[in-house]
Amino acid sequence: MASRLFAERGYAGTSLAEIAAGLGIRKPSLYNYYASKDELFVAVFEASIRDWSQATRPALDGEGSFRQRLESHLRSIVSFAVDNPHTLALCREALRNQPNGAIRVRIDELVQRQELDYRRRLRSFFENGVACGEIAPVPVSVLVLSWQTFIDGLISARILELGSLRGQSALDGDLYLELWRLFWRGIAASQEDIA
Amino acid sequence: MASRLFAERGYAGTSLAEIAAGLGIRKPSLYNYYASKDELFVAVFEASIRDWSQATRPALDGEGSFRQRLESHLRSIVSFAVDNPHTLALCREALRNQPNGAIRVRIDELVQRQELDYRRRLRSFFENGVACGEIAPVPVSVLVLSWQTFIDGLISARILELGSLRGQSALDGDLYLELWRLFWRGIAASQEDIA
DNA sequence: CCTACCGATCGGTAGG
DNA sequence: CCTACCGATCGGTAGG
Repeated sequence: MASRLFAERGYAGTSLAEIAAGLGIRKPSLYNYYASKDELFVAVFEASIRDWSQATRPALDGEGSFRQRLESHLRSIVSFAVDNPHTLALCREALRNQPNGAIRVRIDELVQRQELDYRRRLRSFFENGVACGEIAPVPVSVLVLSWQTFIDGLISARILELGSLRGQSALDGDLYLELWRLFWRGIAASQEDIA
Repeated sequence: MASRLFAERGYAGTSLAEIAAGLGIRKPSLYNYYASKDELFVAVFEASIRDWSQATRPALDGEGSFRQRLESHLRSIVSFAVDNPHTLALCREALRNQPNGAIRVRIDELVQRQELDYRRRLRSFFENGVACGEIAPVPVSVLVLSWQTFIDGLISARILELGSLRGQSALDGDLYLELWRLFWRGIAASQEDIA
C-alpha cells in the first residue's frame, strides 16, 4: 500500500494521511509502527529491493549454455517487473529523488551493497562465458555494463508506461524476447545469421 | 532554475517559494509569469522536451553509412544528456509522476506528439537500412523498439547517477561507444568479428 | 488504535 | 515586483 503510493506519487507527493487511509486507519496510528515518514520510506524501500534481488537471483548459476542461463535470468527479471510494477518504480524513485539528504545516505548504502553483489555475479558469469568461447572476447566490464544498460532500458519502458499511456511497450507480450535475440547476437562469440 | 529543482526534487517536492528564491524574487511575483504551479511546470517541461528533440534531431538524415549516421545520432543524444542532465531528468519526472491528473493529460499529449514523430523517423531510417542490406532483416518495429530501449538504458544510467553515487556509469568517458559497438553488432546484417 | 491539537509550510490571493 | 494574509494540509505529538 505505502509502497504503491510512494511509487506512484513519489516521496514528497505521498502524505501519511493517504497511506493511513489506504490501510483503513488514521494517521497517528502509523507512528506505532514507524518513528517517522523517513523510517517508513526506508523500510518499504528495503523490502522492495530485497524482493527484487531475491526474485532475480537464482537463474544465473543454473544449468545449460550461457545463452540459456542468461535468457532464463532475463525471464525472471521481466516476469518480476510485470508482476510487481510499483516495486520497481519505488526503487527508481528512491534512487532518483533526494528527499532530504538524511535518508539519502541510508538508501545509497542499501543500493551500493546490492549493486556490488549483482555486478560481482555478472562479472563471474561473463568471465566464464568468454573463457568458454561462447561469449565474444570483450572486456568483462563492458559486458556487465552492457547487460545492465539493456535491463535498465527494459525496466524504464515498463515504469514509464505506468503513468502515461505509451504506444507499444518493450514488455508487451513476448516482444522483449525479440530484443533479447538482438542483444545476444551483439555479445555472442559466433554470429549465426538472424533469419 | 525551476527546471533544475523540478528535476531534482520532483513536482510535489518543489515549492514555489524555493523556485522564487532561486530566481531572487518572492513567491507571489511568480504569478505575474505563470497562473499556477501547474502552468509553470507544463511550461518548463515543454521547453525541456523541445530542447531535447531539437538537439537530437539532425543526425539521422545526414550522410554516410547507416552505421555512421546512427552512431552520429547517438553521439548527439549522449552529448546532450551529459550537458543537460536535469533537462532529461525533468522529462522523466513528468512522465513518471502523476501530480494531480489535470496536468497529466497535457503532458501526455506533448509526449505523444514528440514520440510519434521520433518513431516515424526511426522507422524510416531502419527500413532503408534493412532494404540496403546494411541492417539485419528484422521487423522494423523490433529495431525501433530495440533502439529506444538502448537509449533508455543509457539515459537511465545517467539520471540515476545524478542522485546517488553509483559506480561506473555507462556514460563515463567514451564507454558508451563500447556499448554502441555491441548494439550495432546485434543489428548489423553482416557480422564482422569483434576483436 | 483513537481524538485533538501543534507549528510550519503549502499554493494562491488582495491590494498596492 | 512587494508585504500581508488566506484556508488547507503537512509531519508529528499529547494523552488516553
